[in-house]
Amino acid sequence: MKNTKQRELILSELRKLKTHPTAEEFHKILKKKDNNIGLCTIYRNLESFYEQGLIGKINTKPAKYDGDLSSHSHIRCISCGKIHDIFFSVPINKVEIEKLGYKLQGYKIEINGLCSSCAKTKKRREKNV
Amino acid sequence: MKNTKQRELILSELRKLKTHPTAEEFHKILKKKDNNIGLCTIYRNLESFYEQGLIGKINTKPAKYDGDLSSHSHIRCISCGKIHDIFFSVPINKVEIEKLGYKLQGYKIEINGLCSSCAKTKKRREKNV
DNA sequence: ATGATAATGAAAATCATTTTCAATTAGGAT
DNA sequence: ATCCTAATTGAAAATGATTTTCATTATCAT
Repeated sequence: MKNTKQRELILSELRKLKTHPTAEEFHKILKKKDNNIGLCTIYRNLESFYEQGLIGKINTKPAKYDGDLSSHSHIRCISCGKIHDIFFSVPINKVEIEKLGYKLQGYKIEINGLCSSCAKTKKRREKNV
Repeated sequence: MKNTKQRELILSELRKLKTHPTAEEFHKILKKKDNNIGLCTIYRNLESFYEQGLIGKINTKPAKYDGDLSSHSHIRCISCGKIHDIFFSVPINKVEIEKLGYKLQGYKIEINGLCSSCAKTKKRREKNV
């Protein structure tokens, strides 16, 4: 694997963010630093970083990426799709997993709720929760 | 909402399954009972049942649907994508959620691991974990 | 510096899902 | 039971996100 400036930019800039951008949102952000960077390069590298376990990925549609690997979960507003970090630990029962013959690799908790601003202005529910 | 035979078929047949079919897999199954049923009808109704909270949905790509609403989680093989039910409870900290101003609606735990048969025959990792 | 190899960006392709739309059907009113 | 209306269906086209292809460019070990 080669160390390109795009790859470095993608990883370092994602790590600076406290938000969880989609590939397209992130593309807009990165264009400010490298106006020529392509959206597919971003997709490619985000996926590759995710597969290497260097960043997190949230299963929304479009997917959102997370530069923060510290152990935390996300709560997602079922109305506006906004995502907040939420910190708590969950005891995963390894025994149960091993009984099924699986080797645990990792887990994600996705919590859905209604955020306060959407609770006021009742909007219709977003898709792909 | 009208009670069509397609709608009834979709819900009753999904509830009979112990597996978690994708819309397309489910379409093949249902064609045996109603050869004319369309894939988009299946998509439409599965989504609608899911939004009504009548069935479960697993965030894979393609999505998988689950007729079993009893409280359980899924473990997914990172290599072949197979999904097993896994039963254990997780204490979700409501206080933390309310502190952020959210009203809890539900949560899912997605566990990733390597199943025993893939552990033997090392295959490449599937996407969209 | 050179060459081999991998990564890039643009465009096209793909895949899952959703929308459109004309035809059909369900279910209440008659 | 028949009629009427609105909702649902299936087929096809459209969409949106992501991935692939491919010619060009950049990286890095030598």
